[in-house]
Amino acid sequence: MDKRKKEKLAKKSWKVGSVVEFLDLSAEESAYIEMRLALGEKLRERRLRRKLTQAELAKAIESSQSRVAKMEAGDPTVSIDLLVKSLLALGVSKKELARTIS
Amino acid sequence: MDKRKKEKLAKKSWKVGSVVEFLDLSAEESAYIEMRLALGEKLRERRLRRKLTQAELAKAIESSQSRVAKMEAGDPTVSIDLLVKSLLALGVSKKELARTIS
DNA sequence: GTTTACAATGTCATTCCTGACATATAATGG
DNA sequence: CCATTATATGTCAGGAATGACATTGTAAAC
Repeated sequence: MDKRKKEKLAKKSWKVGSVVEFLDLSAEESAYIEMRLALGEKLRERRLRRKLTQAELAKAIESSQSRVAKMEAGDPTVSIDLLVKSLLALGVSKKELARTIS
Repeated sequence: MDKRKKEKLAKKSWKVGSVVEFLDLSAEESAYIEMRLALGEKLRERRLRRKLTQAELAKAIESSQSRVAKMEAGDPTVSIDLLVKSLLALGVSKKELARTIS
């Protein structure tokens, strides 16, 4: 199966039944995906705390509404790089970043 | 000044005098750079602990010797994504990753 | 000095991520 | 109902990161 597709599927089954071993994801792969999801959730949390819309946040970090939505959704096309940069731009400290991913 | 150049310069002055405010790096920018450097150092540490050459490590993570060198050197062309993936491939846990960046 | 092994640095074609845009799908209130 | 506002999802041209390769630097050993 294609790798991107697999990831996307993994994300769905996540919410439903939290099944990861169902698909043959290696330990690294799932750790990586988990990190992206955790960072995405943190981004949403921070955005909502500031009562910003995705479009407003997008403007602040010089991105687009769709990309913010994808970041928060843990979309496979989003890099950890972008998530980290966005969170840092929102004033999140390295320490909190660390707490988020561990 | 060009952003990439600036980063490269920042890296040098790092080793010499640890001056960051000298160049007008924002808090996010320097936090991001610090993270990349920290992850790069951790990669080297892990590699040496296993007594691997850069070339050997490169093969293990399906990359190249030059890219490993750049990762360890904190080169601006290296993404945090690649560093994280490489460390995970080396068996580093999310918890240790977190400890590394904070 | 030269040979050997490893690491650093530069360049480049290919691959992957990005912002932008279009459009769809809620959710809310009139 | 239907606007309006927010979010989700798909697509794509352009730019950034990647592995590969070549070359250079460095240090040890002989």
